Amino acid sequence: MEIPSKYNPVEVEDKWYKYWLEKNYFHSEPDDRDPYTIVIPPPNVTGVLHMGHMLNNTIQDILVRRARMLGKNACWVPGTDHASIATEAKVVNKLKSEGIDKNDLSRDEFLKHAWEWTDKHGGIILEQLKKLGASCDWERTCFTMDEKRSESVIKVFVDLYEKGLIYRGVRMVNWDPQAKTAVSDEEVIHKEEQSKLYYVRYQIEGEEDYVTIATTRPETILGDTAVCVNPNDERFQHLKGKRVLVPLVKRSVPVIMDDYVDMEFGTGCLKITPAHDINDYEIGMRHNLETIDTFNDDGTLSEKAQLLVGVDRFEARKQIIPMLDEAGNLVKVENYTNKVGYSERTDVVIEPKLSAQWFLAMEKLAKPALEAVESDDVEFHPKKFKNLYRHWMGNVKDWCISRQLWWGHQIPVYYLADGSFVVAESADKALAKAQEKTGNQNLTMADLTQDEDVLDTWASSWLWPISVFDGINDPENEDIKYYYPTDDLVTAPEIIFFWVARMIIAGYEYRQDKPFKNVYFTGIVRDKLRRKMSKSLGNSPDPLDLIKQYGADGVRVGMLLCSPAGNDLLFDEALTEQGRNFTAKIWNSFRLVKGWEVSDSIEQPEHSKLALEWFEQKLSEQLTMINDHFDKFRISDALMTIYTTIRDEFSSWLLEVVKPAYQQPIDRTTYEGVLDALDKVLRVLHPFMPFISEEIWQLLRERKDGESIMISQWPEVGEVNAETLAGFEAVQEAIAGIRNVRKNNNLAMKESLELKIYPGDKGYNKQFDAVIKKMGNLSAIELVAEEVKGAASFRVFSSSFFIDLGELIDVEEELKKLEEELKYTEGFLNSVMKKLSNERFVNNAPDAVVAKEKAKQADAEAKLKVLKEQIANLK
RNA sequence: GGGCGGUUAGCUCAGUUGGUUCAGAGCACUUGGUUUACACCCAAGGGGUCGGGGGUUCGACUCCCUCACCGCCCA
Repeated sequence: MEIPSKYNPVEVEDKWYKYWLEKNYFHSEPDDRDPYTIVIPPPNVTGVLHMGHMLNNTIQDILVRRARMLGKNACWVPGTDHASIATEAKVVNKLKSEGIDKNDLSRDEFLKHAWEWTDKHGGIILEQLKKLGASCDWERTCFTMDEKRSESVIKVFVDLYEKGLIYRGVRMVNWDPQAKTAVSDEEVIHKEEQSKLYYVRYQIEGEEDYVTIATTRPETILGDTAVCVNPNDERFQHLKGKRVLVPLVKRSVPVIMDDYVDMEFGTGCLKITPAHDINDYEIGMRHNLETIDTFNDDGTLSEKAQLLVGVDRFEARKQIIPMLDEAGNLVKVENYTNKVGYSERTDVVIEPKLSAQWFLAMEKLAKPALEAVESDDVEFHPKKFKNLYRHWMGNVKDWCISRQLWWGHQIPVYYLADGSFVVAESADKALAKAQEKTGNQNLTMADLTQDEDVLDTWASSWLWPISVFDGINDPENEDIKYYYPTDDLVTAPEIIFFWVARMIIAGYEYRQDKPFKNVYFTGIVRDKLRRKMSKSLGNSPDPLDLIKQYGADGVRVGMLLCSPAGNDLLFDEALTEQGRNFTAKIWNSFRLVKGWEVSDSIEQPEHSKLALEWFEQKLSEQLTMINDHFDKFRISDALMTIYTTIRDEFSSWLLEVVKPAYQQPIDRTTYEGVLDALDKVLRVLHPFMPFISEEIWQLLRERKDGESIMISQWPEVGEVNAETLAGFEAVQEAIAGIRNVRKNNNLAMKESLELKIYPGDKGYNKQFDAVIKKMGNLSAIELVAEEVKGAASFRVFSSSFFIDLGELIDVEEELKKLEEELKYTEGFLNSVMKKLSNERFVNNAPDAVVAKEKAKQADAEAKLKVLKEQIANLK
């Protein structure tokens, strides 16, 4: 069999992904094994694969692949979400570029375009995930607007309405004047900005006197319906019961008193615009103020403003200043830093606006969801996110679920001519309800008008863990009963409220159970300079290019190497390079093994037998650590452990020990032993690097059609003998010692040496002598009864090792080395003795700790003795 | 303004219930190396008063207080 000297990831990865698909290994059906389920955080249909997806899906794939190898029935459900605002914006823009105005289209016509767009672009990201190696059950792919998911959303709306949890209300909402829709609090991003604070004076009605207010938004003056001061403010007592005139429009409004006003801020006097500021709105409610909505939906000034009608709000701000100045109302302008809310989707400034919207009452629903996380029934990794969650859930506000858009699930509310309405899952049912409600059997569909608005996208994705198994429509079906609750959710902390919290809420409301057992929060992918990766900055590499360049395995490793759990990760292409280098390392180890000629006629050398025995235990020890890392969701630590195991323990130690001499064959027993070891190592590696592990595993031994490492078993932890491991560590130190002696004396590896060992007080274990002999290229190992004079030396524990070099040894140099060791050991012993002579330590510390200190004392004393003898010998 | 998290080697981070001279890993760096798998490599090595101060303790990177700085969330 020809094994290429260079590993070619592109070819190999395509080949095996195709093979896995052909064999249908990703697909899951309920059976009598334990399920292991992950639902993908659905990427939205406007998206293309970015580094965040790479990280997120790499982690999911690792978890799923390992679970599969642990014998679980693993099911990873993929899908996408429809992203109401983002998609609608894209479609509107696309139409615009074709000269079509959305306003000229009917709802149905627009939706046709939107579906076309979705069909064309919606699946791109899932196709890209395949390049990464994602082992999703593609047969189960879902979309938040496909038939079953849509039905679920509508059904839930009706149900929540009937439970009295959904209500319609006129509230202050976050209005996006570009998308012309309300958005939720979570979709508003506050940015600090340099702006101006304008001081404007209002004339007191019937007097020549003025009162001065400060505002950052002078254009809203036109909607003012009061001026407010703090009732405790001495300065303004004379204003009580008076009225002032709003500048320019000369409207007479009352002066009111409210504790809300901060006496220290500005002039201590506040203008009140209930229609355009959330706080003003609340004050307005308390004082029964009139509300004057001076803005149109697109952010221009409305007729009600009287002035500047049709002018955009920012332009209006510019224009109103000279107007105020001219009218003698402008007092001064100061620079001011404040926070301004921007729409997450369109990046325009959010306008607080009164509007009629649908809300979901959250308080009652949130309770079980909060408790679930408090009690770790749903466990967050890392734990610190519990605090954040508690804080949000404890102060949860009602959720504005309506959006003034077309793309999405149209709200199943049907209005009658008199403004009353019915809520039903379909138009037919609505009609029946309406007939019943009105007692008028002659009502027809034409008498009903469905609400124009759609539901917030999160109102469909919060059902995701249930709806992908159709558990809303058909709560007793086999899939939902088998796969729910799912096991792990992997997502970004930025959507902890948008999505995670709401899924937990929906889980308890509709399944009386959590949606998942663990939530693993990944970091945010940033560049080396800690900037968030974004298209506009152009600082994000194209993941598919990276895969082409370094291989999917290399990229997966690169992602993980920089992703400590829960911290942001600073992505650097150099890490991907490290990942690729690692694939080369593994490939070369494999080539070495496969390149050996195997002989049945030679005996297994002692050193090979010992090394294989040691490695088996070493691997078990490492595997225990890896399993533990997995249990704690320390995925990058798990990777680092297998990384060093392969590079150091397997390649640098095991292979170097068993490696036959040049052009010599290897004995059959050792060869098979090495293949077994590599087989195990590959299986542990597989979740991290699925492709190269499969390629090598397939070449390692003859495999039948239908065999694959991805459906093989995760290795069992075998017995570990601490003495063997400690013994081998001593061997490694001894070999390092020999290498040092060679290096310091310019002795080539080819020259074989004689090693003499003086066991010292604690004795010497010769179990691994054969290994030392091979690795050190020694002609003999001899135990001696006393120190060897004039030889190069080093110590491992309390034994001394000597290599006689004739006259070559530099006594001064050797003495210096020994003195240093002596000094260190004395210092060490000192610190131990200090503790042991402290009565309070001996009395208070646990016995085990004291015993340990005593053992340290004995070891140090033995070593000191050896060192002193040796120094005496040299002198 | 309120809350949360962080500060450990040049960089990114571990450090599990206080207990080995315990200060660690990876990368980067330095030195040496054409040993017949691999320079996408091997071997060896340097580097940190664990943010400052105080306290508890026989013993503190670890617990408490305080200050400084950074980040995030909410208002």
